[in-house]
Order: sequence, then C-alpha cells, then structure tokens
Amino acid sequence: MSHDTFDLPAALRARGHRLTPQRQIILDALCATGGHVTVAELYERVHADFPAIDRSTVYRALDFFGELGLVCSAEVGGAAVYEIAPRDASAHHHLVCADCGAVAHVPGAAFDALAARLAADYGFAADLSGLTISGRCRECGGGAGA
Amino acid sequence: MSHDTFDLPAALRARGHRLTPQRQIILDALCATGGHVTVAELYERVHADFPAIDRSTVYRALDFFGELGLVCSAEVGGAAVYEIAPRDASAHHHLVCADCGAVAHVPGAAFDALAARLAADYGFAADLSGLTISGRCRECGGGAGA
DNA sequence: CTGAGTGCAAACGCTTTGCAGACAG
DNA sequence: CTGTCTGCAAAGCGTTTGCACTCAG
Repeated sequence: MSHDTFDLPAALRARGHRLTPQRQIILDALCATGGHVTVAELYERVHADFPAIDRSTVYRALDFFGELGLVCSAEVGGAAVYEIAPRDASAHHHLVCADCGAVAHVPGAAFDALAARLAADYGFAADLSGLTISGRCRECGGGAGA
Repeated sequence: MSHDTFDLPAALRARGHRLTPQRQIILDALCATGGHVTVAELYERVHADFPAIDRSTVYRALDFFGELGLVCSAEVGGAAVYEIAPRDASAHHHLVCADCGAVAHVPGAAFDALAARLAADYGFAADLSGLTISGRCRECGGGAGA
C-alpha cells in the first residue's frame, strides 16, 4: 500500500514532467518509512542504497511531490518532516512529543471549531494545514497521568 | 508602559546576573516596537543607534530575557519573532497573515477547548505557548469575505 | 533529439559558539 | 577584584541554487 495506488506516470505526464528512477526511489523510501521523516533521515535511507543520489535531489523530489499532492510536510523543531499524503486528502495535524519525539496525527476535524472561532472572532481565515503542536505524549507524562 | 514597571535590577540580582547597557538598550528597542520583531529588525534598530552592539549580543539578550519571562517568542516563517511578554502572563497565540504579514494575538483561552480535547482523545499534553497559525487576515480576504 | 532532471559544490539565512578582553557589582 | 557579559569572527544547521551533464520521453 502506498503510491502504487496512484497513477504516477499519468500525473507526471499531465504536467510535462518525468518519472525518473531517483523520484521513484525517493518516493519508495518515503513510503517504506510509513510515517514522518526528516529530509536527513530520508536521505540517509536513500543514500544507503543509492549513494549516487544527492541531497539536493531529495529536496527537489520532495518539493515536487508536494506540488503533486503526493507528499505533505510539516515543521518539527526547525526541520521539515515529510510523509505520504493521506488518501482521503483530509487535513491533519501533528502532535510532536517534546520528550521522545514521537509524532501523532490528529484529524483536521478536531480543529474545525477552532478555525470557525478564529474566523468569527478575528476574521482570520486560518490555514491549519501542516500545523504542528508540541507537548508531551501519554508515555512521556502527558494526558491523564502525571 | 513597558519594562519600567518591572524591577529589572532586582530580578537580575536575584539570579546573579548583570544589568548592562546593552541589555537595557535591547529591551528598550523591543519595547519601542510595541509589537513583534524579528531578530534582524531588532538588531537593525539597535545597531542604528549603537553600532557597537553585536548581533550575537541581541540573540543572547533576547534569550536571557526570555528566561526571565520578560520577553516571549514565536516562530513566523522560519524566523523567530520576539515581543514583550504580556503583564498578565496569559498564554497567547499568533495569527500571521500569509499575505500582508500582519500578526494578531489570540488569547490562549480560545485554545483551551482544543487542548482539552487533545488531552482527552490522545493523552497529549499540548504545549500551545508560542503557537503560530498562518492564514489570511480580514483585510487580505480572510474571514467573512471570500 | 530536447529539455526536464540530476549531481556537484558552493552559497544562503538564521542562529550558535569559542575566545580574550571589558566592565558591572 | 571576580566572573558575567561583550564583541569579534567563525562555524553550524537545514536548505537552496547555478552549472554543465545526462537520460526519459
């Protein structure tokens, strides 16, 4: 399960772009992680198998896939993290544990009320996509426990 | 109105720190802006009057005041912005217009419901301090209009 | 063939740091 | 005096960019 469900060549062709092995490799690697990766991590992974692939290519590919809507990004601790965009195209946000670094997803719906409130009270059309919230996860002392 | 209302020397003394002219100048400059400034802007301002003051001193002073709770920071577009911490010590968040760059404040209370929900549903103790949300302000097409 | 994409390497912007000298206390 | 703080300069980090070459179409 992954980008196989997506007609990549067609999407590329439609925009006059090319499907290069590098892009496939990078996308595969991102899928393989199954979660969030920093560019550095993704590069390590890719570079381990294909030493010829450059860091800048990873950046460019990620950026490119982002434009295609295949990949989405967020900011965690000053560095960008990437992940395969969810199929349902629903916005989602990230909870990053300041302690263990774990990243959890929250469906965008949880934020609808907030967005509505910001719009009503401040006339501010919040763009919550890629929003990242830091804190402590359950394991690290958040939530119910101490 | 500003840091005059705060017994700076005493606060410093209590921690074994010093009140240097540089720190006063930097704090004054921050007050003078009355809002959010990037380090670059603040440095410009300070440096215009006191060319001898170094960028690193601005960083260090800001960091220092942050620890004292006099100054708080947020992240806007990859760069840190600083402002005088509100007297009531209430958490507040920032709405940054992606269009005009305007920054608005939102009292932390607006986010309490969200934090509660994250805690209840995910066991995640969200630290919303310094949270920055981007979007479009009323003037730039947000809110009620299109 | 053609030009989108690549690898290389250097530059970028923001921030941090090591150091020796300076000055607040 | 003491040692906190400063200015300088250089490094650090993640990221972006210019260039000539390469390969997908």
